[in-house]
Amino acid sequence: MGDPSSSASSLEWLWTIEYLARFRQLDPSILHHLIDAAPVLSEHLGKSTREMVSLRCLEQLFGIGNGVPNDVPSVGEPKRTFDFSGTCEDALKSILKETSVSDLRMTRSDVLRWDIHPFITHKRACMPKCALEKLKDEISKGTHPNAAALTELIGVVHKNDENGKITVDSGHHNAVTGRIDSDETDAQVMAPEESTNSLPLENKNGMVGGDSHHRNLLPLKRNKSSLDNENPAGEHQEDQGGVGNGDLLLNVKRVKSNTMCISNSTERSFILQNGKRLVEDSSEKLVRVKEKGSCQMERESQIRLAECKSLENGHDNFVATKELGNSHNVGVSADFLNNQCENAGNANRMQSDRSGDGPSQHILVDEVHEAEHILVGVKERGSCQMQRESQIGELAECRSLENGHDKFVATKELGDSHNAGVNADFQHNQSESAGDANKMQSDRSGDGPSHHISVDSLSGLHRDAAVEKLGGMEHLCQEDTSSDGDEYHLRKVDVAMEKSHFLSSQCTLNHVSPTNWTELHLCVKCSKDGQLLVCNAVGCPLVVHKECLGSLPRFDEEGNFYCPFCSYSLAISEYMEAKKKASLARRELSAFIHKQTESSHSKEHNNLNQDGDEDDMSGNVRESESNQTNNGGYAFEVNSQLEKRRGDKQPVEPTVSCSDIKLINQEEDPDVTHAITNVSTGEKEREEMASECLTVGGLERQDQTFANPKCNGDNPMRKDSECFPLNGKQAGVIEKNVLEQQSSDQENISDEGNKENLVSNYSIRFQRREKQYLSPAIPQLRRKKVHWTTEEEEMLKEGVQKFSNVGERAIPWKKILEYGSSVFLNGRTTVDLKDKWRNICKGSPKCK
DNA sequence: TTAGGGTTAGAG
DNA sequence: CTCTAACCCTAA
Repeated sequence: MGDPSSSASSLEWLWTIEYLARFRQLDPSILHHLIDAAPVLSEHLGKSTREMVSLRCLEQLFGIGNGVPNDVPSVGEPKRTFDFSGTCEDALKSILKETSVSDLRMTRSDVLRWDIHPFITHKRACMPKCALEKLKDEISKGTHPNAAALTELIGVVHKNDENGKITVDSGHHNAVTGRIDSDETDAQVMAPEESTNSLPLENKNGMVGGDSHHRNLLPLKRNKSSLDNENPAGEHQEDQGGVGNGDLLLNVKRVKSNTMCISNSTERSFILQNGKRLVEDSSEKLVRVKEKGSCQMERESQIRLAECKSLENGHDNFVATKELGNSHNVGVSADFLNNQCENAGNANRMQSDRSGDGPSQHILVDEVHEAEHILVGVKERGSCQMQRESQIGELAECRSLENGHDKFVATKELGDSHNAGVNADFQHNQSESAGDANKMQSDRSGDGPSHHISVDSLSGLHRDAAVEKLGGMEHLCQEDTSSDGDEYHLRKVDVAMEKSHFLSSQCTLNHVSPTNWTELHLCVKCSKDGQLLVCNAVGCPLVVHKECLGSLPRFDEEGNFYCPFCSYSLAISEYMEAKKKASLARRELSAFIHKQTESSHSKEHNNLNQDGDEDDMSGNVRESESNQTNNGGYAFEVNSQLEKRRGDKQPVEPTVSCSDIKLINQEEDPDVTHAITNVSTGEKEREEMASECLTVGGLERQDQTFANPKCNGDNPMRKDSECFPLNGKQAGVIEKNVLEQQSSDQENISDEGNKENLVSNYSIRFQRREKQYLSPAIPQLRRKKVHWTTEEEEMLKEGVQKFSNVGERAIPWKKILEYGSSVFLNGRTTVDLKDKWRNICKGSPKCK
């Protein structure tokens, strides 16, 4: 862009490319074509443009944009990482140098060699505003010197008062300049001069009337005949009654002479059949692709993404694509669809989207170029079953029957096509999806990049991911159960996506453009000013009231505020780092433990085997190790503690171990704690305790607790737990140890409050357990004796005098305790007072 | 919540 | 070992 050789025209190209590259939904192949078509040599692309394109290529390479994770367990050789300070271009180059990349696809093994996700996520987050966005902001604020002229050039913004839909009427219908609707505050930027280029614009909150799509939004380079031909689409659009607001509307017009165009003016339509509901839904997503070749062929593709559509059951998702025209490549929609499909698994999002202000998106592509499209229609319904209805020759029609509770997936394609492969694959995958009702992939293995569309639904390994999206961050702890670390990579990407959706939806809700928030300092939640927290993450526009956060604001050590999105993203990064360390340490620990059990404790081994517990324990150990991620790293907490203790070469009191574990656990990430405590009490709790303490016992205390006769098969306790190693007394010891330690630390100060803080929940649980099988043979632990001070005695006497009524024999010890609470040590109870008074009375018979 | 009998740790 | 203060348990 800074290239002095750039003409105004080439500048547009640069801007366009740069801007388009921001959209993950846009296939890099389109960027490639754009760059080819641009009157700018690729080496003269501006730095930011190159960077953005490189980033997009990286995302494509590693399947970030299309939601395909590196779903191979990341075991084995360590991955290559990238320095965040490096550029995407450099990273891309180094990758390309060392891998067998073909069509922006890498082999799985190649993918596994790189730990690129954090890098990509970082780069994506740090990417500065592109030139077009800056220009747009300036125009919308009127700060640009030519703002007025540009605004006029763009056209008049209409708002449909009736339904709030906004349309844009261009005064330049003959201009090739593409345009997108705009909202009242955010005039869109168009090419500053007549050009065959159109500028893609993001519509953060535009609502496009169904019909207005045709009149105003359809690419201008359409001839009338084609308009006639697209009636089906038109009707459809009219029926659908518009597009949900908050949509992202991307209009791309591509112009490229193409002699390869098939001279076929017949439009092929791909219409998803979804019954009336589809038509009525107002929160669809619409992606339209129009192509027009110089050979007069015009193609139009429409992809409707009626995401989050509420059907009869109120929880259905609908994602549909529609394509008109021949095509032989996967185009804009694949990644986009993918995102939608992923979202489709998200009931929560569905609801928000259904509300009309969700992050639905529109992509409008007017392409005068040999088109490359993918046609995928997906409708997903709650109970996740799919049926394929038919496939008709070249008109591969894949349509799911709409039965009452089925996930509905439909693709329909009309016209000659190189897309047979697409549909074939798609349908194939649909069949798979019908099998597990869970995942749908469209893999186009033919020319051009393949695209995967996956729907994470509600079963199998992907359930967690889906649940995650369902519940957002609240489900973090459940997400942690995913053993696949790559989920987190994806999650980070999703955070960015979710954030964008959030901002988009907030724009719609509040009729505010993003610039209002960031630059006028308005809260993204309530759009009001006041004392606002500004996210310190690079490039994050989020500004919010502390009160609007819904939780306590998060600051880093330097006191910088981070919005929930960035905070979450950072947390994921940290988690990944920690997880790596944990993994390494776990392996070491495992080796360590294994070695020890081989070389020693044969005696204990035998003892344990008598009870059959050893197997359980070692099983627990192993399980803890293997399932480390399944309990949010909890097992590692345990083991790490053990390792620490071993490292200290200190004899470990088993009870203390358990106690410590809990204390540690309490300091853990609340999510993890939640994961542990959020199981149903009772059985689950017992499982946990048994598991945790068996694990400890197995490692640390074989000759201690397990020698305890209480923990054998004859002990009735067994029925309550699988030879729970800690009997009541031991549980008491836990408490006692902790308390006494604390007590001595505090110079004889027994602090009930401290007790409560100190005594782990485990102890509490043990106590609760005790009651279930309390045996007189098991003496309860006693509190440490705390002698009365003279002040206490005085206060006691005073209290007794004050509160004891002559007529009543009973002395209100409770009142006295409260009365003298400032003097009585915190551990004192009414019973203590009573006993002490008794002692006092013993010494001086005059007191009754 | 209180009273009263019983138990126990620790000082002498 | 005895004594006693402090603590525990249970019934009301």
